[in-house]
Amino acid sequence: MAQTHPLNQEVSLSIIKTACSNCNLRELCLPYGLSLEELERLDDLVSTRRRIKRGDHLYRAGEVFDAIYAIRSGFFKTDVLLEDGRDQVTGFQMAGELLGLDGISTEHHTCNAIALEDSEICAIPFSRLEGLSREIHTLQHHFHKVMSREIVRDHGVMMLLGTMRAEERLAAFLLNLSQRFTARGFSHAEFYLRMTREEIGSYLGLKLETVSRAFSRFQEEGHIAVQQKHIRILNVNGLKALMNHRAS
Amino acid sequence: MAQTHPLNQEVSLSIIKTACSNCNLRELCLPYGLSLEELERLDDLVSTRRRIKRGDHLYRAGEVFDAIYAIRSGFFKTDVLLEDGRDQVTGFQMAGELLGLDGISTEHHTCNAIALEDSEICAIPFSRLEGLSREIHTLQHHFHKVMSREIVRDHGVMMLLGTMRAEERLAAFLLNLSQRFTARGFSHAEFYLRMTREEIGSYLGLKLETVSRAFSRFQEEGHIAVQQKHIRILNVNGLKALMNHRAS
DNA sequence: TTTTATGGTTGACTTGGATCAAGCGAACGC
DNA sequence: GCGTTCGCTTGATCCAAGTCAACCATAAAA
Repeated sequence: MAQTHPLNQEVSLSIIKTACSNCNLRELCLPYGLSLEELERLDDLVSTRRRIKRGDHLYRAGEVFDAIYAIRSGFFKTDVLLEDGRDQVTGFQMAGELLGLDGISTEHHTCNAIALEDSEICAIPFSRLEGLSREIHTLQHHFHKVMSREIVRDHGVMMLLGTMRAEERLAAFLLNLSQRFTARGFSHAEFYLRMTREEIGSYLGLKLETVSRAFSRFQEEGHIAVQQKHIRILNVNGLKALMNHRAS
Repeated sequence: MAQTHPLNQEVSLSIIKTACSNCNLRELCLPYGLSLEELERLDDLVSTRRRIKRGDHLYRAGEVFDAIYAIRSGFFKTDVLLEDGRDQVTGFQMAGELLGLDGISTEHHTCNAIALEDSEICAIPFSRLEGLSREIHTLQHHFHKVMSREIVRDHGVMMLLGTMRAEERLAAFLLNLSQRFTARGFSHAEFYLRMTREEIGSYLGLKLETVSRAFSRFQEEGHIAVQQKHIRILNVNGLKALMNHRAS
């Protein structure tokens, strides 16, 4: 839909220029709560739009940080590498979510961000964002909320990794995905996974075989229908029950 | 040293008033990088100092958020509760560190902060902090770095919980404590744990028996000397080696 | 001083998920 | 169209950490 018309540079440019002010993700993304006039000022700042092909890096751990990225379309994973070769997926990000917040701390990115499907991102130069948020209170506050939300999300993952068993983790993961797809206007009950079993396992602190077995078991029990990456949730409450089941 | 002189209200007041400008934690805490004049403006904002007794809550999950807290002295833990009764320690905080950042997101605290020893905190009203950081670029930027650092820290914990075995987790934990004590001018090799084995276990996603066994094993192998909560690190490199050992 | 409570250690046994291994199915390049 | 590759599933076995249980140490209460 945001496709370039090679024969008409005018049209193409006007579409490319399309910034926050008429992005349909503005209620999920940074522009949330801004007035029209404020939105236009944010537009000026979000100059760079970039396409990232499936499998390509948006940034790599160690690179200098100078911008955060809003996902306009597509799907990403972030992962951290340990010196000894072990790595862990720290999150999956979809349209409207921000990438790169971890880089502010040291002015270098601390993880890799990799596109799991062809994606489009908006680069937001960080120092300019700080500048603008010194002038626009709403933007400042919303940005703080987004960072804080990331911290809360991480605590949720810590909870998951620290206290839940394999099937609970996977149930929580599916419900979380479902809820985020819903917020973007997609079906809550049917979606395609963009990541492999191994990536899911890495995120959930499990081996891919365990993830696969859990999927099979959920299917046997009628909670979901799995066909490779295509998931249909048949019984949301069943999954929810799985999660809160085992008191320790 | 920051004790009140009951006979001399003048002195006592002047000591109480002692704010960021001559706090010896200012290089670790929010004031980092501020000029003298800026520091004084921050002082105005950090009006409330509070003592929290060991075992008491600084705040509870669900309470309305309106301030973040800087630890002036003492030691805290934060934990999250699941509906089914399971809980997990999400962090241990010491002098100079900030508490409450998770509350910005929803305007309610999402975890409990509990003092593990008698402590003293500075309350920083959040809306006023936002106001001041709109005026003081350095403060704004430093605050963003602190939030980002928290995100990076959480990724580290996720890594630990997702990919490390029990002994690696405990080694990482001890090294992290040691490093933070060092930054505060304490011995890197000898310290008292403020938390129980159960709390360590909760943080590391292990049972208290496993933590206890790992301590014993570290002692047998000559890496540390343990006597209840008193820890002496005898071989830092031994611990570090334990951490990076097992490539998966 | 003894008593009680709380936290820590250690041992015996169990188990959930890892590991190893084989086989299958869909997608892609040739 | 066919082989190759990659990702997924499933089974058999193993082991790290959990569970259960007994006991010890320290500190506070009586």
